[in-house]
Amino acid sequence: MTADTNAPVVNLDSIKQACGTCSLGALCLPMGLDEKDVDELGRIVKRNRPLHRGDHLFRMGDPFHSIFVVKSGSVKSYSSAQDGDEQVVGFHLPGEMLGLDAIDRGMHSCSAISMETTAVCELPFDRLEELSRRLPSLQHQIFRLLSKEINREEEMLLVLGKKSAEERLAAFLFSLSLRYKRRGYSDREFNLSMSRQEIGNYLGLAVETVSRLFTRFHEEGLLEAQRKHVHILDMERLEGMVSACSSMVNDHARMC
Amino acid sequence: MTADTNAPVVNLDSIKQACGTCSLGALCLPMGLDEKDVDELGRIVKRNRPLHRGDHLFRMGDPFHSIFVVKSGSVKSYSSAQDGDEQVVGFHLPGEMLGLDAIDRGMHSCSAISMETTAVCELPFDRLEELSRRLPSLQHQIFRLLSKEINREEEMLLVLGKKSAEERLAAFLFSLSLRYKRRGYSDREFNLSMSRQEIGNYLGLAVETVSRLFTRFHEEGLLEAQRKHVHILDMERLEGMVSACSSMVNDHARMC
DNA sequence: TATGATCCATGAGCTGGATCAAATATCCCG
DNA sequence: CGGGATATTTGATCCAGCTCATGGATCATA
Repeated sequence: MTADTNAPVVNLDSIKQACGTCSLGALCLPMGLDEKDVDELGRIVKRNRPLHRGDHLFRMGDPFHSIFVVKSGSVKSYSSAQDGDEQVVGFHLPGEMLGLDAIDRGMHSCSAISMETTAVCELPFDRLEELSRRLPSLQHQIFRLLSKEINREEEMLLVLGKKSAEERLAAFLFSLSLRYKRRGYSDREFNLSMSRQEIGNYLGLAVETVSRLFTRFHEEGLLEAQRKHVHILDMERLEGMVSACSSMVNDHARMC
Repeated sequence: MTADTNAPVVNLDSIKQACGTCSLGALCLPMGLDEKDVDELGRIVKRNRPLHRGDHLFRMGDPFHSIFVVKSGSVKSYSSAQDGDEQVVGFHLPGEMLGLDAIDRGMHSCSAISMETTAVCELPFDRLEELSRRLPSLQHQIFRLLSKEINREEEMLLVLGKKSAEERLAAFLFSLSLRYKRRGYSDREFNLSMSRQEIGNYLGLAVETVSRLFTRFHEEGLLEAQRKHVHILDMERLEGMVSACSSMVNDHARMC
């Protein structure tokens, strides 16, 4: 779903190609939109220059204009309370969407920061709303998308409310594995784009606990972890540790 | 938002009256819909017979047809993992909505059970979708509604991920207080419709911890609690305990 | 008014994970 | 390449909140 703002006439083939691994592809291509509709959707998408590590995509309180889809790289979204402590709300991998929580108040209720060099698509929400009135299946997809995000967070509530540290990290790694797999990457070997600190924050655990768990998982032959690089050795056992909770198997607001 | 299925012709005044304390009122009346639109919305609403304590509104896995608004009484929604343990996802007071998480998969991903005698409005979602294509402000409101639910759960993530037992219970009570106040009830004195067990489950705490906290809050002069009846004595201090986290101040998917 | 059944309160440990402290390891940038 | 900043690991200790156990309230149904 790439549309250069300097090139109003969009070539359909190039859209399809660019959207191959993108959740927008799942939104617009297989969902009963005809080529004209796809083209229309393609027209409203803005492509921005890539973000570097540490760049903010938006900050809490910023006025809301668009939702975003990660095309490559990864983004962390986090909210901060008055007392200063932060909660990582999610990690967004390629094909995943963010900014949905800003629709309600018309401003972003969390911040989003790039964890590495990252490219995103920007979808101006007013245009998307307008277009979705004319394209019933698009409207339905957006409803589903929002609903999916609610589901994902409900599952996360179960993890934070009920699960042990071990189960949390297992669920987290299994979730990542699944999300990479769905996008055609290896589900057994990948690089974490987030630090132990950020994982701990996300899972409601101290850094030290996360570190110790990685060591223990390693000792138990569950995986090999060198710094950011993770190699899952025993997927069955990992899944077993998770299956207790079906959680976190959903992407961030993926379309299908 | 009452519409007897036996009376297709809806009287506008009676709708307005019935919707006075209902989030749908906030949805359809002040949001730029004219009387005709309000009437149209009124027509699609089904009123069901009241639920008794313990009746399920829907169960996890049930096919999704409608979203619901609590008119009176209260509803608990909870999800259960394979291993049997349950997580209370939310408590729904009059004017609050539930069922939004079912849109995505076309089936309910959590169960909803009445905690007392409860009346609900039922909104068939396909009709709502169709109507919202013709009424832009309705479409926008539904997007906002879904987004608000995402926000509410993000705040809850912060509570479960970062806050102490004391802060969690304080935030919970403050949230209830605020929600009652907004609906014109007393914000200082109300009856809990949920047990200590259910509060504990919701907040990720053991029953005993909840019970001890009530006792401590009582000793500290923060509140009086006799069983289900709660009387908040020092709202400022309660708010102070919460303000660290702005959390849980949002309703379940309230419209405005 | 019994008779369970359920809920709530409270005491006494126990423990999973937090916190504190310190030793590497890795990265970044001049 | 060097040196400071940052991330990770590991060890030692502590404690908030869990678990277990008990007894008292409250409620429902006969």
